[in-house]
Formats: sequence, C-alpha cells, structure tokens
Amino acid sequence: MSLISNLKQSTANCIQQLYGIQIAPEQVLVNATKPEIEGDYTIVLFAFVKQLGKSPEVLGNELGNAMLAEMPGTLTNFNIVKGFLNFTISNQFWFDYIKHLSPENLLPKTESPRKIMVEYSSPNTNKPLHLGHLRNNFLGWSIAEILKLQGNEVVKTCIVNDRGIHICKSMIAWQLYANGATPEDTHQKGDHFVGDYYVKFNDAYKAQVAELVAGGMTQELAEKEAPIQKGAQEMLLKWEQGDAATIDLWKRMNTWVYAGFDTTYKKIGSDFAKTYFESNTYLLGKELVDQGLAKKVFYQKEDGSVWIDLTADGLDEKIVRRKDGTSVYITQDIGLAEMKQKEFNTDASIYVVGDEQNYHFKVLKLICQKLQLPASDGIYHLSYGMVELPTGKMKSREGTVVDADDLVDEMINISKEKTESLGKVSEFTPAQLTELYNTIGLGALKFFLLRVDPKKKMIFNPEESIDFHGFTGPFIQYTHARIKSILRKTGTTISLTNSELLPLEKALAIELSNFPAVINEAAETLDPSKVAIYTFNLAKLFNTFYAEHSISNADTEEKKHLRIQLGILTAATLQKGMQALGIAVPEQM
RNA sequence: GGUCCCGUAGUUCAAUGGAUAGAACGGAUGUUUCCUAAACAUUAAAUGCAGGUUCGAUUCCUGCCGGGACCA
Repeated sequence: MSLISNLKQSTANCIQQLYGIQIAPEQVLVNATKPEIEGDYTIVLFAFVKQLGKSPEVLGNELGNAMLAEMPGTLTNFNIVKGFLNFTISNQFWFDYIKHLSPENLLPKTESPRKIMVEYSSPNTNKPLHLGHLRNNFLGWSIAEILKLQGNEVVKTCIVNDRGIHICKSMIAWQLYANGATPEDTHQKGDHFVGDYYVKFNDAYKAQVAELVAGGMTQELAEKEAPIQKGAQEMLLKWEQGDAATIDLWKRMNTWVYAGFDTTYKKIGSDFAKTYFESNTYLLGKELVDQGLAKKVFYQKEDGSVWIDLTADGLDEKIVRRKDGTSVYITQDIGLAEMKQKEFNTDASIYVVGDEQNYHFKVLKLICQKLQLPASDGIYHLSYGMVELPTGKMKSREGTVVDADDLVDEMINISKEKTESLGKVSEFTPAQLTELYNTIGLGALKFFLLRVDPKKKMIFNPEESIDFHGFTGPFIQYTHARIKSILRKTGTTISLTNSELLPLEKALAIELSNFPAVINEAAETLDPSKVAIYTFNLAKLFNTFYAEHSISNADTEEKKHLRIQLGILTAATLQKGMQALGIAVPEQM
C-alpha cells in the first residue's frame, strides 16, 4: 500500500479512536505540502472541523499526536498552519523506499486484471490519415499501454469505414479521370493516390454545380442533379446489389488504400489484434432489433419503423430501424458491439472516437444496457476534441488538412537536423541514426498530442508546435539519455547504506513514489496527459537535482551509491512513463 | 427549438472545492577548466462578465456575453 493510502487509512483510524466517528479513508484529502512550509504531506482538516465541532488547532494537535503514535518510524513530527496539518516523513522511510525500489517493481500489478478492448483509429478508405487520426491513434495506443502496465490484458481493434458514398466518390473520379493509372505507376502511396481522386471528385462536382446554377437551376437542385454526384449514387446502389465490376473496382482501390495505411501504421506504431470492416458489419444488429421488440425495449410506429424512447433517461427518441426495414448507423454499432464481445469475451470496451459522437455513444451504451447485452456496463467512450489549426478547422475540401505522413516526415527531418547540429552521436551507424531520428521526431509529435487533456480540443500550430525544448518529448528523452550516459560511466553495481537525504534527493524519492498512482489515475480517467505531465515533472526535477549535485563526484561513497540508485530509478520511471505514451527513449542522443 | 462541451499570462496548456492559480514557449538577465547546455537559475505577465452556495470557488449553481459540437 502506498504512503498516501496509509496516511488516509491512519487518519480515519485515529478519528475513529479519538471521537468515535466513522470516516471513509477516501474522504481524507492528502496533498503534497507547499514547498515553503515544513513538511512532506498535508491533511486538510476543514472537512472534519465542522463535523467534529473542534477548532482546527485543537483537532490538528489531537489528530497529529495520535497519528505519530499510529505510524511510528514513518512520521517524525507535524505542524498546523490554519486548517492544514503538515506531516514530516522520516528520512529512514524514504531511504528504505528508494533502497527497495527497482526498475522491475516500479508498478504493482493489479490484483484483479481485466480483459479490455480498445477500439481506435477508425479510418475511412477514401483518403489518407490526417492530424486528427494521429491524435486518435496515439490516444488509443497509449491507453492500451497504460492498461497493460496495470496488468490488464488488452485487445486492440479497428473498425474500417470501407463502404458508403464517400468511397464511391473516389471510385467514380478514378473511372473518369485516371485512365487506368495505379499507385505503382505513379509512384504514390496508395491512400494518397485514392485521396487525390476524392479531391478530384469534389472539384468536378463543384464545377458541375456552378455550371447548372449558371444555367438557371437552383443551388439545391443543382447539388442533386450534378452528373458526377448521380454517378456516385448509382455506384453505391450497384455496390449494394453486388454488381461484380463495381465490387472489383472497390476491392482494388481499397487494397491500394490499405497498403498505404499499413506503411503509416508501421511508421507511427499502431497495430490491431483484429480489424473489422463495415462492409461486413453493416447488416449486423437486425436480429437484435427483433429481440428488442420482443423484450419491449423497442416499439413500432404505425408506419412500421422501430424506435426506442430514451426520454426518461434525458435523451430523445431514437430510430433503430427505418420503415423500409433498413438498419441505421446505431443498429450496426449495437450489432458490432455484441459480435466483438462474443468473439473476445472482454470485460470492458473502450472506444476512441471524436467528441462529435458523444451523443451517439451515450445512446449506444444505453441501448446495449437496456437490451442487457453482456459487458454493456463496460462500454466507455474515450472522447477527444478536434485538432484545430490557428486558422480554424481543418477542411479537406479547402486543402487545410495536415497530412499524417507529411507531418511525421517533417518531424523526423527536424530531429535529424537538430541532432546533426549538436553532433553528440558521431559514432552511430547509419541504421542507428535513422532509428534515433525516428524516435525523437515521433516522440516530439506523440508527446505534443498526448500532453493535453483528451477531452479538450487543441490547437496545432505547425510553425510553433514543433519544439524540442521545455514541455516536450525530446526533453524527457534527453533527460533519460543523459542519466544513461552518467550510469555508463559510474557503473550500476552499488550497495546502499543509510544516509541522510538532501532536500532534492528526498524530493526525487517522493516524486518517484507517485508513479503508480499516476498510472492508475490515467487509466481510470482514460487520460494519458496525466502521465505526460508527471513524466515531465520528474525529468525537470532530476535536471534540477543534476545541476545542483554531482553523482560521480559525490562527497562520500555512500552518497554516490544513493545517487546512482536515484538515477537508475528515475531513468526506469521515465522509460515506463514514456512507454505508457507509446514513446521510446534512446540510450544516447 | 432541444441537449452537451469550452472561455485561465502575449501564445499553447495545468490546477480530485483547499494554502501565495502552476508549467512551457516567447520576452529580459545570468550559468560550461567538473558526470550530455536538447540543460539549469533569476525575472515580468492570467481565472470573459454579474450574482449565489461555502470557513474557502478557476472548480459547484443561476443569468449574460463569446466560441464549438450534436439531436430532430
């Protein structure tokens, strides 16, 4: 059990003993003590002052003394400032803590591991991945890593939106304008190749609409009547009827796109235990509608359409089957949820999807619960905000989309230039250099997208956002590499004997001890930014420590060994923290 | 029409209802005969507006202003 949990438990025990009042340990607020004030941890008394009818001074003294008696050897003394009870933790406690901590036991494994599915990425097959997909991919990967670090089993899946009018648009444009060209003979990545025809469709469409409007047609009608638009719709119809030529073309173009995606996924580090395709799942869920009708979860309107009434839950009425018998988007999702659950038998399922679908997922979870599908209580929506540019939203039609491949390549290039200008890795082989540039470039990008609360929309300024200093991935990678460099010189065989910790040494010990709680909190709130912030603070603290105190030239041998141990633990924690974000840390940079 | 989210230094982000609102970038000033200066230290700079609840509000409630998303 962690020290903070012990303090909470002990507080509850003491209040019970002193005043006969039951308090849940979770109710006790334990904070790190402000730097200016003596002490390490602070218990906020205000909450109990009223309940117990005691002044903060009296309560603080009685509770403080009882706690000292309850935790001898750990607590050495206390003081009270206003309603805050500040405890000082003994030197021995922290020394023992560092002594027994090792890179292997930084994180205790959960006692109740779960099997959790993380669905993320969800690309469309008509265009390449962009900045928004990167946020999605990094979030999905990171949350999977965080859950794994806790000891859970994680299954990563992907649902590909490979059917619908948008794909038909690329297909018809290719038929009209490509002259049979392929990604191979244009030396283009397949997803970009297909995406270009999506753009070509939109250009042609716009021109045709303008022409019709000039001929006297209303805008609305022109948008329906544009020949290329009608062509796309006919194509969708043919696809649904299983027309062989259409399906062939569809398969061919999808193959190109997937080859492109694979390259990108490999580069950024994304993988899936299983990929689902909407072309296979879009008919799912129909039987569930019948079951729902039988269970009276759904009801039928006079026109034959099927609905669910969610007004009692504060939502609307929602259609689940149209009057013509076709299923709607949410019906497929219910079907897919059931299918995935059957296939993997997971305890929980996390969907990494943009916040424009908040309502959709509320409805999805509610319907699954009402249908009493297994594990429907375990449906979580990791909702994330859009990535916007300083000029506003990204719009593919206006060409203001930041392409994922371009951005990744640019980041890697900048890391190359930066590394070369510093000239610290002259002995690296070309292969090692390539790997290092990738590690740093991707580290910068991933950290940038993960350091912000996922729920909030964020602004990406291509000019300013690419930074390698301060609150960035490379800063932490650098700190790790520097520690490793020192450890290579000092060696890591040590024997620890008792010594008095200096303030910065103690501060490091305290910060290291917070790691498991940070991982748990990130997992509970589905928020990797907590890990990013923690990892940054730890790195910063170590750098301050490093600037103040020498490791190899410590005053005494026992100090040196203690600091080597602190270095080992800090490096290992930084490595694990970055791993939780899907970021590698180099041994040298 | 209805539901939901967001407004914090010049900029990008923090702050389970707790002490003097933290960082980073950018600005100003310093630090390298010594373990990696992609670093460290010092410094100026912010809670949209008006009420309310509370010992205490960036946080909770109400209204307004401004930005965004979704449902029909």
